[in-house]
Amino acid sequence: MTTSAIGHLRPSYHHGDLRQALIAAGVELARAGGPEAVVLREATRQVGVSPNAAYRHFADREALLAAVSDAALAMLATAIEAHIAAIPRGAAETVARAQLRAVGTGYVAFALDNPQLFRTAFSVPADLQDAGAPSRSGPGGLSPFTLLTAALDQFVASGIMPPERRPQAEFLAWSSVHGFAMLLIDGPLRALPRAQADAVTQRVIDMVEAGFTAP
Amino acid sequence: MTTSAIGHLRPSYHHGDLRQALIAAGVELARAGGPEAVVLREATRQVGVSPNAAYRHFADREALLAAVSDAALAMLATAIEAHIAAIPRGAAETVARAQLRAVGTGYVAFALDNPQLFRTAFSVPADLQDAGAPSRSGPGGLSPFTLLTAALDQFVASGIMPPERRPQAEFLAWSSVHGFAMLLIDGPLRALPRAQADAVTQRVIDMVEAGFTAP
DNA sequence: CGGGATATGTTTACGCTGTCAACACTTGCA
DNA sequence: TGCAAGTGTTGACAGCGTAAACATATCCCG
Repeated sequence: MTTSAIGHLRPSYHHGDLRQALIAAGVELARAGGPEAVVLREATRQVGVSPNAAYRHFADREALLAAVSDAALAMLATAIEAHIAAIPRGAAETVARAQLRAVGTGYVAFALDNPQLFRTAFSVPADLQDAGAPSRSGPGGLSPFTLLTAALDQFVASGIMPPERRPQAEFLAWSSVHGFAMLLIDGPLRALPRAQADAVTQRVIDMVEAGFTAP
Repeated sequence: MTTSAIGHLRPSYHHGDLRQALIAAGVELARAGGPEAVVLREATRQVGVSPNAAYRHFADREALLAAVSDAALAMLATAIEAHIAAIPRGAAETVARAQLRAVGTGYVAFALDNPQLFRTAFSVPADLQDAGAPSRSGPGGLSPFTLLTAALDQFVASGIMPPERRPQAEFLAWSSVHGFAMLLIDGPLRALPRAQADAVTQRVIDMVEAGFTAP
């Protein structure tokens, strides 16, 4: 017999782009339920394929989750890029400050709008060397982390930040904003109204900026 | 027949303090493998009891994990208390600064020394109202969060921090230190040597302190 | 063009997990 | 003394990740 069981589900025996389809399904699962909800069998079910077909494209469940995490990071980068793109032209110094603020604001906004995707994005241990991988980048080709370093480079270039303070500055900034996002979506601040969350976000960024520019 | 299968494993049919025993087993599982490793059947196995005995003390796996998370938070509090206890006597202002620093340093040190326990401690969504619950507290009766608020209160009391800046200050401090700890154990800074990690920790605390005391 | 190598998807099967229902033993209290 | 409540056990089930063997499609080389 020819293509019997799958004939009405799929045009051909082969899927065409199963890898991407599984990632897409995984992203939807993650959006709804976070990293725990990315279950291999459910993803294959939604795509209309047998459970083990996934193993032709991913070593194991962990590998699928990593791909979904990368996709979530790319979405985060896209959200941040949108905030950056909205900055009006102006003096280099003004733009630099606005850019750092856009990174922080966009970061927290994404976390609040997509809490489960955000959790998924950071549910996989990351290495420094591939923190800027294309799979984690937005349309502009930069990952969330790379966008932050770019913003800080502008801080130095425009003279706001003394060069000797630049090394590892991204870690200070990232720590504060990321920690705050975690506090908002999973921690004691879960119930904080959005308006207040946005207000405190600005205070967090103020603190970071002061730490970079202060005497 | 009387106590046949369990006779040689346990003195009596009843365990005595199964709840605490399961939490202790869960803590060891978490220490080795983080929240995912806290598996109900394995905990009961280690305690020498049937899987379903756990359901007399915990509604489900999630409830056991929550109890283990509380225990991990209590250990974190204990570690922080040790750092605070080591502060020499002195002027109120000096002590206040040292106390905030002890909270931050102890927090990060615990995360580096017990990364999986640390992850477990924050793997369960927390509510603000019971952030200071006794089950999450150290010998001194304070939880990590409460220890931080106490340190910040001293900042105001000793006149270092203007009172109008006090509201929600714990969230700024907590964000920075917690985010940095995450970066160190699960993020791009995983490979950073301990000495450098400690150095950057101090910079993080500098930044927070500057944000509180600056003009 | 034809045919074998290779890629991709399926079937079957296994052990492990969380959890439900029904049963058994123990303890404490009326 | 007896019974109700508390605690632990047995047996069962569905769902999960994944390994092994098999089936089909596609690609490339003669």
